Amino acid sequence: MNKAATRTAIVHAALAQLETAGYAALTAESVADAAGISRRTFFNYFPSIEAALNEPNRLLLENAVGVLDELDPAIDLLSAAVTAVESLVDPALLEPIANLYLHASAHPQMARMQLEAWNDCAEALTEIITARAPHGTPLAASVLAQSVIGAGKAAFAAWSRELGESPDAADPRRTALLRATLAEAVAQLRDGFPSLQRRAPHPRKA
Amino acid sequence: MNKAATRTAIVHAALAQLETAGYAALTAESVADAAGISRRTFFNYFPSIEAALNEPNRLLLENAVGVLDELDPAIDLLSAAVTAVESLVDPALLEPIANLYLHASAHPQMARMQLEAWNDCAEALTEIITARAPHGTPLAASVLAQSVIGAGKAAFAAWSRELGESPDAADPRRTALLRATLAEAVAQLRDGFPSLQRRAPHPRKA
DNA sequence: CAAAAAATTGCACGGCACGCAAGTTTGCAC
DNA sequence: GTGCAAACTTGCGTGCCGTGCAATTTTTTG
Repeated sequence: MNKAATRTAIVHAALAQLETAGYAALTAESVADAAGISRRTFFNYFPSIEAALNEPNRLLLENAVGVLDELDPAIDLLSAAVTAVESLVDPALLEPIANLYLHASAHPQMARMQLEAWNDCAEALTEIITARAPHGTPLAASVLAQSVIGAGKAAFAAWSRELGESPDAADPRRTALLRATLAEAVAQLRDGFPSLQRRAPHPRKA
Repeated sequence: MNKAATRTAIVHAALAQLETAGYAALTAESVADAAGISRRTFFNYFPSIEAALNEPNRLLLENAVGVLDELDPAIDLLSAAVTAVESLVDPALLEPIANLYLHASAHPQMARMQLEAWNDCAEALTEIITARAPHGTPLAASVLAQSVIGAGKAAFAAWSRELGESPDAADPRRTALLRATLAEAVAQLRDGFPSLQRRAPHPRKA
């Protein structure tokens, strides 16, 4: 009911304040004020500022896993993962996440929250894989899940590396590039590492 | 000089207190007292209790990456990774880490610190891979690094799942099993996922 | 409308993390 | 040894965190 609205109000207030006042200015009290609730109530919704900021991240990953879970179990998992990533079409969703990722490098607490989100996602993925392939060992399922999630993380890292010189936050191509990099990373995993150490059955044609 | 000794004294004090008094009893003051320093000095060495507890973890991962970096660049990376994992021979090093991992599930802060350690390790590994294969893209190097690290994480997860019913902390086979699982996970990655979704050379009929 | 259930709020408390400035130790040259 | 500088430690103060608790307000329901 109204709780969802309050929750998003908190998140928006936090993100807005991050843009205007910077990370250092974020306190539970100021965010709560901006969201129109008391400090104490803030802590009823989130255990920390970082958790509130991380909410978009959490939701997107949850959503991606959900999409993947719905796909036909017959297609192989890595192809399904590519599809799931490509379903993240809405730049409006990806944009705050991209932004936050760039902030995180300077703020360990934030970075750790994001790692936790990825990890939760990996656990969910492990369950899905286990359900799809009851013949495999739990270890194998977990390794595969971690690899897929790892590809996602690698994409963020490569993307922010590539951004480097152009910190133009307003450029809409920025999030487009991120989405492309994500898809490329998972595809890379699916196709092996021809340019690196892995033996590839067929080098893919550019 | 003496700083290293103080540092390890803090870590040992923290680990000891965790065993005797439990996680909830850990405060910066009590740990500092046990280590024979002031509370303020504790924070000169570590930014938090969790960081102190995580130190063995951090060191082992750092060490593993170092070992891998020393190996002959000619052998493929995943085989080298197996070797690096197998070099973690000393149960005395692995034991506190195993212990800590089991504690972490109940303590998000601790779990996040461990994730951060894995992540730092992945970044170091990315650099190594990039140095070894200058032909590959940075993205491919990062994906591969994350996969290797992911295998490590998967091993811990599978190990703790398998442990489940036998929480006998005194059993020395516990850490032996962990080491075996780690090696198995990386080997799994090296050899592909025949039992799961990955295409094998001879595809079985669906 | 009244009772019950759920949500919000203020208060208080112990602890965290760190800046700062005053001690204390250590190393080194003479 | 003496003196001195650099490095390390310590106490103090401060603002904020995260949560238990009980009181209050809001919402739901019969």
